[in-house]
Amino acid sequence: MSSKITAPRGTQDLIPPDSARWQELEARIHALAQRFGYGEIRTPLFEATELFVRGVGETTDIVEKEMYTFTDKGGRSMTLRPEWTAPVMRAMLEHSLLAQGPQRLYYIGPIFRYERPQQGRYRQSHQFGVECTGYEAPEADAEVMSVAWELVQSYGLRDAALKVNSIGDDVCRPRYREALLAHFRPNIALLSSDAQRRIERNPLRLLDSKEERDAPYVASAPRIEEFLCDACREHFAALRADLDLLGIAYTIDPRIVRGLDYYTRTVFEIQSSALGAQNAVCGGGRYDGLVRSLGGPDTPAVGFALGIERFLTMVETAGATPARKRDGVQAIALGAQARATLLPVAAEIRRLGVPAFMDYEERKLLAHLKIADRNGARFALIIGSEELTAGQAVLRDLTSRTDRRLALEEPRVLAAAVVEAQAV
RNA sequence: GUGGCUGUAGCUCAGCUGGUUAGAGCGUCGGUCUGUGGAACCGAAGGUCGCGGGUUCGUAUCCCGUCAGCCACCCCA
Repeated sequence: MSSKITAPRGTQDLIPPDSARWQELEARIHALAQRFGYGEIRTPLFEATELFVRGVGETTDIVEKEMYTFTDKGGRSMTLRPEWTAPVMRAMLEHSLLAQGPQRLYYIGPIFRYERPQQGRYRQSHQFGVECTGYEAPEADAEVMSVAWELVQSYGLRDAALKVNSIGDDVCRPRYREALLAHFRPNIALLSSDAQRRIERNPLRLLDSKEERDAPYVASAPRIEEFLCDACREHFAALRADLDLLGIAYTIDPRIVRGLDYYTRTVFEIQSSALGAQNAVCGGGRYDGLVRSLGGPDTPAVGFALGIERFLTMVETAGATPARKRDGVQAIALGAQARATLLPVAAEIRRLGVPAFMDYEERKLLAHLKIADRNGARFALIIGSEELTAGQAVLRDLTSRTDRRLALEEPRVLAAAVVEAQAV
């Protein structure tokens, strides 16, 4: 056992039937994003480390201790992508997309963070996300939330809740920050050790504290809406109006602050109680300053990232997985001659776009039928010695248990007859 | 990085305070069964009891370490 090589910690293999659930979700995501006019972007799995240091923020946990960083043979520091937004913005700059007006892109793929695994958290996980650039208008914020919300709705996930907040911009956030410091500092000795650490680092995160002893101070803390500048206040009000127009149910939650440095104004999460402590399945917001910090032009942008693993956990908890329906034809040959007859027929059936399965062992009919069940086949095409002498094949509907006979003809003709019969 | 719980067959688990050849269900394979199946019955295969060390006459069982899984903190999707 000790010599057996296993998947690295915090990673997992995806095998049937789970892989089918992923494919189904991915198909929905592609269709959904494209319905909103988003085009897919794929970027390298690794990037220059500097991109994340500048894009995500030097003092974030992601950059400080969670990145898979290595030196390549050319002596360059490279990092496995820990999030998608910075690479997407880098690519947009590199291909001058931002100079061509507003852009809508979506992505789906793995990210890597060196963390201790637990419920809903892995070292390799997968995210679907969108980035909408070039619009300062709050309609863009609402649109992005709408994409995520539509996905949740399409699975009928009643447990999901959309929480939104505004954390201000360069003008008003520093003022709020000062107010928070003034509020917490006098009581610093009474706060939890975590809270004491956060005060200097990111006072906004204090609002998110789960510690019992911090609760009274959090409750009495000044609220961000009293500090928003006029522009931010108007933006937030307009966003709320837009969400109402779109019929999207949301709640305002002042504790949504988000951990990445680049967020401005709008932040939001979609939460679910099905997820344990990691209750956010989707997180996003506006990041008007990011492109500039990467050396690009001032560009407003808004987007989100949604965790595929967490989303699928929600789907599973809600029991929203539709039952697999029977499809395809099990080609059952009894004997070598029958097998030679059926092999090209199965091939032709597949060419006509219908799944065809075949088992190559010498088995009894009943054993073959069991295999057909396991494969989820809807029909069995049976040829044994009787059929060979009679010049017929039996096509059995596995659901209704009825037989019909088809003339044994050229593979192409027989396959066409099978496909026609099963199409009904 | 910190803390708690758990590692026995492909899966889910039993195995009480250490005592002869480690069990069950499901699954797999075969048989009853050359012909309307998903079942039933019978049988078989499948285990260095995560790994390493220690204690002991003797350890799946006790102790230490290590790795992994789960959960929580931190943080985030």
